[in-house]
Amino acid sequence: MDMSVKKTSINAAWRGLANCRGCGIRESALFADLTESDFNLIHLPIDEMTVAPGAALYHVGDEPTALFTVRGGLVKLVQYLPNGGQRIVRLLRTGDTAGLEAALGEPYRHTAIAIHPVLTCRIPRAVIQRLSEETQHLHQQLMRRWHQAVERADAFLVELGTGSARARVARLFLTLVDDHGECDFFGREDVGAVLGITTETASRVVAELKRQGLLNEMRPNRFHCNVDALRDLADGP
Amino acid sequence: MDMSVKKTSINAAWRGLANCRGCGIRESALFADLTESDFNLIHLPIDEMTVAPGAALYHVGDEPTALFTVRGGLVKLVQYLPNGGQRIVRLLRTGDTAGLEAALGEPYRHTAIAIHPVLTCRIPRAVIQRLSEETQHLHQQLMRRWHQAVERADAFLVELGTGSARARVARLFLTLVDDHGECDFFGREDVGAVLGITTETASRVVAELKRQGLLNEMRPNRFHCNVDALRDLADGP
DNA sequence: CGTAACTTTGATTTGGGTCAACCGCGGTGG
DNA sequence: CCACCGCGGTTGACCCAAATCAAAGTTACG
Repeated sequence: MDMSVKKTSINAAWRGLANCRGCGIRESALFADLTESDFNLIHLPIDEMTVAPGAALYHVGDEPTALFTVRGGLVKLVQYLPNGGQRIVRLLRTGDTAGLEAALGEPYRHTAIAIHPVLTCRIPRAVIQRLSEETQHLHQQLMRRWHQAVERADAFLVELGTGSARARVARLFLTLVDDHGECDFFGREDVGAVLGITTETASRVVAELKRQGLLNEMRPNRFHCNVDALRDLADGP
Repeated sequence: MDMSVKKTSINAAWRGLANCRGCGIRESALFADLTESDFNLIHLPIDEMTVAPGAALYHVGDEPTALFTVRGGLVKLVQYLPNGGQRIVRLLRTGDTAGLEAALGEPYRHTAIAIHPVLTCRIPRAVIQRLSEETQHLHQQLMRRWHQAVERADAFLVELGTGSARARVARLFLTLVDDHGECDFFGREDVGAVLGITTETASRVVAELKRQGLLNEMRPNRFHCNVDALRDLADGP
């Protein structure tokens, strides 16, 4: 297990104030079904920002001042083990929410780090609390988010923490593919931390799947996947 | 992996209508800080019931008509794998809530089965929805419950899904001990399903810990634990 | 008292961990 | 421009913890 803890400093580029009304991912985002009048209640700035791979949205222990909706890219939530190792407990993608606990004023339970370049909206805690008191809509949405978080956590445990290394890797790919059977992948060390296996095993398995033609690496870490074959692997052995 | 799916029929004894105002676990229960006037909004029955070991509070796929607060005993939430096996994704104890998703009208995501004799309050979905619209208190509580569920899920992944079998078993005992260093334990098959190891390995490890004197079996599945020694095991190898 | 369910133990196999070397590539500085 | 790193990925050799297969205690109970 990797003992080194890379403390990456925050390195986000400010993209300007968000225009939630016109947000491209409105349906899947936190503010999905807010009404026009609801928006008028917001007068704290919601910042839109990009986060480079390796940079953090927030760290465990930071003041929980905001939560983040992921508008694009891939974010890992990591927890550090007493022995210094680390484990990735969830992956967040477009439409997901990071740092929900901030809405309750609870301390961040993870460190959130971008794996792919991330576009995110930073929503101050105060905005959430204000809105969640004023509107049923937002309340519902918040609960749904929480529900989603639990489901994801369980899925992580069951899908990615059970079975052989091959099966786990297969399932990981299946959670990442788009409808064209393609997906962006990431470093073997992170793969290991997600699946609870070593970097070497992760590498070996991915390499072998490539050799067997189940995966086709178009360009570095961009794969075309044989979805059906992966599904067999995922359930079978 | 165990392929057999034991469909246990519901076998709960009705204990009568609950008196929430005088509930012994008010502080830790869902209705913690409801006011007197809040209680007047409830006119659907909250049933208090006991559930025998092996019996289910609810099954995946049941109509999500109620959620359950655990007032005593131990409940396992299990998910079934595509290959027929099963994995326990969480353990619930006094003060915890099972079937939260019912509050959102979402289908149950697990089957909830009593491991030890359980005393529980069954709260109809309608009560939750009614109250959650009317009172801030309950809303807050619900969110906290959800937050708690996520934390538990993550802890399960990190603490019980990482490290050697010995370390996992040690951590499991540590999550179960009371302040006197004692705890009620349960069947090796369930231990395996919690920790992601086989029944045999679970048995071997527990047996060895007994031999080494870290565990002292007072009566069947009632243990006195050497907490410090277990903590060493939990972090170390 | 017999049978079923559960635990423990043994023998054997194996998947994946560990340790170490090597490859390929993008940077960097002489 | 090219030699030198350094980092991420891959591969090999070896070893061990846990899975698997099998059987013998234990306990509970009709």
